Amino acid sequence: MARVTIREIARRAGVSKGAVSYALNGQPGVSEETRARVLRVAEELNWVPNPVARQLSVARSETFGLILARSAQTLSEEPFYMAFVGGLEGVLSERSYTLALRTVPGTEEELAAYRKWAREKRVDGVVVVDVKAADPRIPLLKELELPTVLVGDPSLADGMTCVWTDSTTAMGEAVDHVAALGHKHVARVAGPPYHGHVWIRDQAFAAATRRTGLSAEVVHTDFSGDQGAEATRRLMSSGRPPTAIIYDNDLMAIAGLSTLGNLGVRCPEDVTLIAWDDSAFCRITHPSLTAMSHDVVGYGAAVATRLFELLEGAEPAAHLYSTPKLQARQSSGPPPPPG
Amino acid sequence: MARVTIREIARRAGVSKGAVSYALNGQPGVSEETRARVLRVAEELNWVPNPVARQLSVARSETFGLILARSAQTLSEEPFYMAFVGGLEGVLSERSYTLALRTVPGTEEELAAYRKWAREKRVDGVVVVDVKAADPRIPLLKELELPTVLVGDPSLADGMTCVWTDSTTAMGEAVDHVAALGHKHVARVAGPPYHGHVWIRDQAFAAATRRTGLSAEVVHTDFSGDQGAEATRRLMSSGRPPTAIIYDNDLMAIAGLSTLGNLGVRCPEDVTLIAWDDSAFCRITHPSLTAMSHDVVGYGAAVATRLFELLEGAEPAAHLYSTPKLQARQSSGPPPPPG
DNA sequence: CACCGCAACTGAACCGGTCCAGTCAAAAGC
DNA sequence: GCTTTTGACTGGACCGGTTCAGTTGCGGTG
Repeated sequence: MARVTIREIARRAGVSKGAVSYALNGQPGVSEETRARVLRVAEELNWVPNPVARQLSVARSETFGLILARSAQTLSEEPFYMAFVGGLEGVLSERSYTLALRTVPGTEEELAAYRKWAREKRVDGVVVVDVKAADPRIPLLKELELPTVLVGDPSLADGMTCVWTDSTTAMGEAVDHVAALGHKHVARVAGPPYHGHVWIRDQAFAAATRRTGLSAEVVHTDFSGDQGAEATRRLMSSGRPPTAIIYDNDLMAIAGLSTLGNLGVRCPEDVTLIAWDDSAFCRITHPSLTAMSHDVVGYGAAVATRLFELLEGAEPAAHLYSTPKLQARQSSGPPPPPG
Repeated sequence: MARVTIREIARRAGVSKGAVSYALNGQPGVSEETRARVLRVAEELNWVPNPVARQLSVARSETFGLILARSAQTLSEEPFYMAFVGGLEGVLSERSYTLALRTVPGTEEELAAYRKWAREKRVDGVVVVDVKAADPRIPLLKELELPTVLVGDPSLADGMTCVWTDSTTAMGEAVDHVAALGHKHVARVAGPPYHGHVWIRDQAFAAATRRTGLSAEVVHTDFSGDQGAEATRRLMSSGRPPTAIIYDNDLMAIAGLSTLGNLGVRCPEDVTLIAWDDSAFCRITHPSLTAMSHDVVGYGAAVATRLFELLEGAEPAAHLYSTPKLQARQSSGPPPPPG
């Protein structure tokens, strides 16, 4: 594998390095004839561009960064992330971009990593997930002038480009579903309240239950299966257990479903469960889980596309990706008859 | 954020660019006094190295590559991958290396991606997962002279460096477990037979059941939840259903467990289930799943470490990472009384 | 026929580091 | 006291592209 450079191509095609560069990049400044010749020589020599050399002159890294501030263990349990990453990557690879993936233990490390990336010019832009209220990453990324797409609600984005799913409408649909089935008392097992989208769903849940006249309660967790199970146990063991539970992710719903067995509570006869995200796990449990469904892979792809647009000069904007739709399965049904 | 280069440092410290480079890299050729001065100036100016420029001269990319030849959807369902990636990344980031992650639809694309990476010098080394028998990636990577760590059994590695877990011993332990519980007829729901580690477990399963005198059967699937459920259904509906099933991953075990409910089969009273990998899902199902447990995050970290060693000149070698240990939970128990 | 404009192309600077071949003065050796 | 060695440092080539300021040749114009 001898390395072949544009200098060699220039020599063989009998033109200068500059002309070769123009020819290969489809830029004006060379005749069609010369361009064809250069391309032929490049082809013959089996030339491929050296991205590092290009990066040095154009000051671009052709890399997008994504930092996940959760442990590898947690990430592996949340089907959302891998699907999202896969969606991102699909779009990046079409343009020969690379995804730089980092996992960090906490926010401090995440901020430090952005600083480092910006200073070293290692990434052309970043994708930020799990946006919180008054998120410290937002001012930092503005200061660093790092092109950014936030994955979260416009109300949290402080004017930065964001891509979001309409949790409010979706939560309305979920609550309408249980109300239509005849439930009177519904609980929500939520993630941590400082997560922006959790807070938004809290609001939406409150509004929707008020609107439909349901009595409602909310338990906050850390999104883990363990806490999802624990929350379910507490809810179902209380004096007046809910007849329907809406979870903030799939993992907690699955954990909750499993817990019911231990408590002697049946699903859906005694309690209706609704998951959120609708990964494959919702289909394979028994009973299968009703879920608020959206295309996470597509979500990742949409985010990547917006980041490219941003680099190409698009103005910051909020983009609605989709509204999760109710996917009714076996875990939802009418409430048990009173008494 | 004005860009500060070593030229600027050189100017201010009153030395040449070359001296600055020596000073900053801890190389001989400058006095301690000068080195200290240069470091102070660099500190003051808040200098950070430009990795792209360094890469261009040293012809290193400081990036490792990982290609996953499965759909984003599948990856999101397999907790193994995200945990493994997290483990890899932890070690890489300690050394300021980047992980380039690609997902491709099939082997052809994977081979093409390695070719591209090698030609463009985009990665310093690669990690190869899901090694198959007579894997076409092995000769290619040898030809490309791309430092490689295979995640798989030495018998598949053809002399390349590999890191493996001892499935054979683990399978023996799993079979011993069901034998000790008194089972006579055990089934294995396996992945696709062309996967190297599936084939090895097939062999180990055959040997262990022969040794313990159990009657055995094997069903091959594509590792998906759907096929895991389908296989379970077929097994349990047959004339002589097994009283224990050992699955090749967690996903199929969970799917299998869920299917039992539909069939009116109880776990563990009627059938014992054993999963493989032991992600968090095994703990949250009901009943919780007995599983062959190993530390996937640590596995990823070990692989990354070996790849660094390889770059530093280590000879190719096979490294045993660990042997999955049985983690007994509620899903395993004695077989139902005969009749 | 002198002049202009333009397409086609050249040569060199540049991106920000690394690293090699020298230079030079002080220390060591004879 | 004169040569040799050594340590500290300089200058510049180099990595492989991009890009810009010029140069050249040619057809068109008044």
